[in-house]
Amino acid sequence: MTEKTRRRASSKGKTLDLIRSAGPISRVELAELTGLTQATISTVVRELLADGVISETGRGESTGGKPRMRLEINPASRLAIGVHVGQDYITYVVADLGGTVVGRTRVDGPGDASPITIVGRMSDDIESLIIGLDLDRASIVGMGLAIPGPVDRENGTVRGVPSLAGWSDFPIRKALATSTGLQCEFDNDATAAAIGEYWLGATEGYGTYASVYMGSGIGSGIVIDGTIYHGVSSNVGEIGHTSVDARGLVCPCGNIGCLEMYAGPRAVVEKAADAVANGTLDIPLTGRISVDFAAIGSAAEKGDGAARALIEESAEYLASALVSMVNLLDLQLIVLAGSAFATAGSTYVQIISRILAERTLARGIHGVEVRMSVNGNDAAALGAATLVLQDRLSPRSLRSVTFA
Amino acid sequence: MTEKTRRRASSKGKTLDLIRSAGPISRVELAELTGLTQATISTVVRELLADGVISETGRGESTGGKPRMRLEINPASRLAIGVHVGQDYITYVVADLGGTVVGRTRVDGPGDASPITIVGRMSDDIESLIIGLDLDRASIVGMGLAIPGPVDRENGTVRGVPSLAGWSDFPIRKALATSTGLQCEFDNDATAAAIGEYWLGATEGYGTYASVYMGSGIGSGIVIDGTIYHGVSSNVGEIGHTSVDARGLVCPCGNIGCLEMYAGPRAVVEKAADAVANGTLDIPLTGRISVDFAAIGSAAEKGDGAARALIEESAEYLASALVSMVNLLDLQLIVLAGSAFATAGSTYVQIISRILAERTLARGIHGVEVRMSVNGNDAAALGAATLVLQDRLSPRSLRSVTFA
DNA sequence: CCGGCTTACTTCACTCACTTTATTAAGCCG
DNA sequence: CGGCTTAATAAAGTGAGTGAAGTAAGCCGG
Repeated sequence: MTEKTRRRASSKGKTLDLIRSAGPISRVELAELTGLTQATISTVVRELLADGVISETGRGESTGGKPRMRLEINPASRLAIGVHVGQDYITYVVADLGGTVVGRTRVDGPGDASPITIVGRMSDDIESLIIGLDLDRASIVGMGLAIPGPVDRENGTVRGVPSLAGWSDFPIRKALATSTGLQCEFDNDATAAAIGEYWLGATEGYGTYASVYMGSGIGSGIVIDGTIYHGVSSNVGEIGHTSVDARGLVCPCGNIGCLEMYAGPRAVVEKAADAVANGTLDIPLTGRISVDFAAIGSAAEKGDGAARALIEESAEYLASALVSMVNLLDLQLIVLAGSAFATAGSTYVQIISRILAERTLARGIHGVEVRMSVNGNDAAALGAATLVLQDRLSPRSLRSVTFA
Repeated sequence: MTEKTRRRASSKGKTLDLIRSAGPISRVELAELTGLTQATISTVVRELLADGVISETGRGESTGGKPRMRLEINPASRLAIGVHVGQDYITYVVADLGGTVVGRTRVDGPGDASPITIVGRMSDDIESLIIGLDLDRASIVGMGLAIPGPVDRENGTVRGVPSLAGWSDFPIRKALATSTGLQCEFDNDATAAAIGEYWLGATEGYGTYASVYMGSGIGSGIVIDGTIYHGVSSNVGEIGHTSVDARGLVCPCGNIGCLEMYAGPRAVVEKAADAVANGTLDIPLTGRISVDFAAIGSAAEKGDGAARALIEESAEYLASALVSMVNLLDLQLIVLAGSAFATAGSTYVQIISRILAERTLARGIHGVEVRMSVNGNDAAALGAATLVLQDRLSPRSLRSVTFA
């Protein structure tokens, strides 16, 4: 990425975004969609062609004159590595420009190991991934890191993530960049998932939407007019700590009636444990939240009434919080991502859709679509990878413009 | 407003904003604050001087070299008329560039009159206001209209505001523009109040914040990085219809446990009526919500225990919804506006501040300021006026940039 | 099969909002 | 008063865009 790439960044990124998402497309159409003139598009496209990120792939039908040249993205021309550090696993993916996962691995989570150890392990894992897949190092534009909790993007540190206790204030971003030799972006996993969704075209047509990421906790990422919203301190989208009962349970976070206490995997598993003790539910519980939650989900999908009741309750609480969020932000699309939706996702989609259609204030004006992430279990890791692609190739959409 | 004004609009608006809010300020300081060069500021300032909206008002101290020229806004150079159509009253204000209210009137609310009648009445009222104050028509840049409920800004219509039943789909904006001969902006009252707060410098230093407007209902306006957030259909900020109890009371809006059912003026007055019936509270109730709510508020401020309990309960519920909002949007400032805060505002500020300090997720990183609007009862009308000032003079900050 | 028509794309001169560099203006201080 | 410092303006340059004219490539009708 030379100086040339950074200049004209906004139009170039916007144009590339369109070529990516609107499939094979001609210069004329690009001009119409971007609002730029054909002349400008002509030069922008020339640069993109020179960069090798797009190519001309034949001509279209003639409509009476010279036929349009079809432009398509060159997926393999740029690669990014995405890493999601979950509670139980660390997931690695290699994604190309088209959002295709070129390779992936999953290893055990960080546990109690020191951040220095983990950084070493991670760069080794990345190194073997690159070698194993025989990737062209020149095409790797960087790596992204997604973390389940608040990040300090300015300083490149994690702070106060319960599952990453020893990481507070460790300069993880810089450490990873040094040890891998790659530029390193990082963000909250829900935010990463939201960007990933955008990048993969699943949000096509919607510039404003939210992702809900349920892993061990519940987070969300908010995209406004194509720009990820970071708030004043990147502590954004904590839908898991919105109150669904002002006089309800006290959450360890200090708030009262937090959604996570009712709808989160831990809450569901705890209720399931009670039900098992009562004999109303028959599922072998292991004590590992993610495993047990998946077991409840699959029992529910198979028709176990008690299990289904638990999932439904969780979905209803989540839906309630989402109605509030939609009423506050006037959203039209919500994308569900994260491992917790892996087994019973469709039930969640169904119930949330229904409740939103019944209860949002603007329901007479527009509905709210609820979709499962197209990225499934890898949403956060893939999102992390797209963080880099987005930053390197369409900077305009990633960083919010700060006023004065 | 010739072509000249529209060009360079963004820098010019930004600069004017700074001159307005940062008081007398020199070109050098403007350059530092905007990030533009001194040369650019020089030309922008020249244009603003030519427009007559600012003037040079003496020189500052020398710091070893040529002393800086102090630039100040020329408040009287531009005026805007703001109208708030509340349930009980229609409020008119004339505001100048400095946010000073040059004149105001308040008349009875629209009641059941047809929108055409109201438009006639309103343009008459505006006309007499202009004549009564002997305003220079050339300096009036337009009028703004604030309405308690969702608006369709694209088509300039109101839709589904309970207190304005007959107004749905009536082209109120166009009608007013024609009958008054003024350009007409309009928006939700909470949003207008939020912009008003920004314009008046009360949010100084905070580009991202929310206003809570409590009149008959509870709404809010959200400003992100200096840009008002409108959502996909301007149905934004409906904090009154966020759920504070997922298994609570059914709201007429169709949602369950809406904040308004617990904390809104109507809810408080109804509880007060019960208390009066029980003999635990002794306040004469009139049946008019706004009057009765004010009476409860002033009783509470005077130390009546039962009244205070009612206000505290309302504040606690509102605070609960605000904790959720802060956790979702990572805000640093919340401004309370609207007639309902007129009597017991300080109690609300106190309770909400305390609860936010105890319960928000990011409380270790940054606190949340809670302030009463500096505009008191006129916040929405004044906000409506600033809608116009903002649009004519700092277009960049008002309209959100749409992506693609 | 050739010229005219249509449509796609490129070239080129210009604009506009800015920047960088240099110059002038205006104060202070020894 | 001349040297120093700082403020403001002037002049030339830059980069992303525009608009208008030119070129390329297909179709179509005689």
